Amino acid sequence: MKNDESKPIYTISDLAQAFDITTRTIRFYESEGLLQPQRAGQKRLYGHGDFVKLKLIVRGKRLGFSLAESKELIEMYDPQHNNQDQYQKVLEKVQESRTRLEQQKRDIETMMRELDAHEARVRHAMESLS
Amino acid sequence: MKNDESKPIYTISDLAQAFDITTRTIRFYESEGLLQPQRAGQKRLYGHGDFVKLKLIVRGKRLGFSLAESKELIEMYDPQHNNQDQYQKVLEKVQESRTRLEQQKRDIETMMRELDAHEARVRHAMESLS
DNA sequence: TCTCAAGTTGACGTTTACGTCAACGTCATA
DNA sequence: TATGACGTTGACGTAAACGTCAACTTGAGA
Repeated sequence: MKNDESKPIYTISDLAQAFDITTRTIRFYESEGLLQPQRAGQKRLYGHGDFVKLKLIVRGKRLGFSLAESKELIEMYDPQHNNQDQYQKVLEKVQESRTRLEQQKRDIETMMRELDAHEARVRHAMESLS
Repeated sequence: MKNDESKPIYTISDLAQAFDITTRTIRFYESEGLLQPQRAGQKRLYGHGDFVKLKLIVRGKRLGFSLAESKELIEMYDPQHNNQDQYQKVLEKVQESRTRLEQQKRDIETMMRELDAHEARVRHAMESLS
């Protein structure tokens, strides 16, 4: 019975500053269906839910997710959009995401090891001409 | 004194199959300066070095690296391209890469926790109407 | 010798994720 | 009242990362 989306209100430039993106980008995300802010006249007003969605989007970008993928995640988390007969599909999507993230984790560990090895090589080469 | 780039020879379609990409993509990478295969007449011939570079590129793509970034990594690993007075820069790039990967690792862990939490919510909701 | 699979080089098209610019509305305040 | 600062809606431009297509060559096998 809780009416979320109430308290903290942000302007578009608040969010732009908070996430270090442009207002143009935020409007673009809206046009792509990733955000649906309130309006006060024609001005957009963003609430906590929008803040959370944006956080998910920018984090997704750091991990190479497309906007379409982030949109899917947002919808997956959205309690409106997933009614009873979709629970199973949600669980499958959760599992897909996990699989992908695990692959990325392995990739990161491999790259880290290669970076360590390369740093060692370079340091060794530097020493051998001091 | 070791002459690398000798033994295993691949055709362009060998590599396309091995990495599940198209030959068009491989030629595109070459045109962007990421690969420089040998030629037999006008046919391209790829060696072990090219294989390794491609592996780095596709892994990079899974982590959201641009081709320009993968190219930088390839050049960083290339012993030709980094002579004495560039050692310091190489070490800085290694450190940059590490920083980025560590951020991604944190992002992954956060997302994993959120996925776990969401799965729990969904499962609970499913039970409460069995 | 024919042919067929595999490879090659342009040239052009496409999708994604925004940037840029113009033209306009709307407040708060000097 | 006018002058910014901030916001809005199109319309168009752009860079990256390929895909698609056409027109051609080349080598191995029937």
